[in-house]
Amino acid sequence: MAEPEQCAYLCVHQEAVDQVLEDLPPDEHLYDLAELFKIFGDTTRIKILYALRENELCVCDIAQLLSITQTAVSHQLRVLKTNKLVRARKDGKNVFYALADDHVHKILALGMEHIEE
Amino acid sequence: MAEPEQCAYLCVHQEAVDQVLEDLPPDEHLYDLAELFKIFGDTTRIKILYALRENELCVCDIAQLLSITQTAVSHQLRVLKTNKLVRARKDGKNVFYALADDHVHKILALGMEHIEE
DNA sequence: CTTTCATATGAATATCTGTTCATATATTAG
DNA sequence: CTAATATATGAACAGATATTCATATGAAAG
Repeated sequence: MAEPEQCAYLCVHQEAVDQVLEDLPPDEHLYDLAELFKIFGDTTRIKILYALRENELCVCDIAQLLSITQTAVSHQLRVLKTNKLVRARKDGKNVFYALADDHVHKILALGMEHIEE
Repeated sequence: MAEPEQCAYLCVHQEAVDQVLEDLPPDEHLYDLAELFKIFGDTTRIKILYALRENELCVCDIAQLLSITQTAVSHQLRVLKTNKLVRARKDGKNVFYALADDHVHKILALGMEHIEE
């Protein structure tokens, strides 16, 4: 009701729009949510996450397993770690990576469910 | 065991790698999964999906609600529809969009859960 | 049929992002 | 210390993608 009809949207169903506006999470949350899914939205990162589903693996395990360069793996692990989807454990010259928490498992599983329908 | 050590990966933990290889979904599935998350990985699309959580809305409802142009909304709805995340219902000059199925709700909710932890 | 409104589409642009290459850091062995 | 191995990082390039602008389609009203 605070919105004058000064815009070009003449067909707006105001009641429906107003109701959505009430329940819509703050922009910042929606932005963060998109950022989260963006991390899952890359084939290399998905492969890495899937590889880490059961065991922790070191960087070159992942590189060999997925037939991608160590550098590419390192870059993507950094993204995954920054976004708290994996955690790192250092052991001598090796750094072992594992999924950060159960949310990651769940999101992967739910996504796969949707794919396979 | 079929893998000779001809590559540069000297530190590989072969048992762990072999085990992961057994359980790893086919490349095509992993690719599709990444594609799915890619759709969720955009602020505009996330906002649209969230707007459609409760009610169906027509294109210009969404445009006004989110303060983005009709064209941008249309382009993104096309992406969402192509990937079966929303469905469309035509009513006269209007086209009303709604979430395609419950998977979409679930994926949004799970993602939000992770964000808010 | 012509006009108006709602939506869709195509092309162009600007931004973002993933990989590669070269190199740096760090740890262990000799 | 020096050499070798494992990982990380920075810069540059190439490919992808979201928005904008102009315009097309399609439906209802007059």
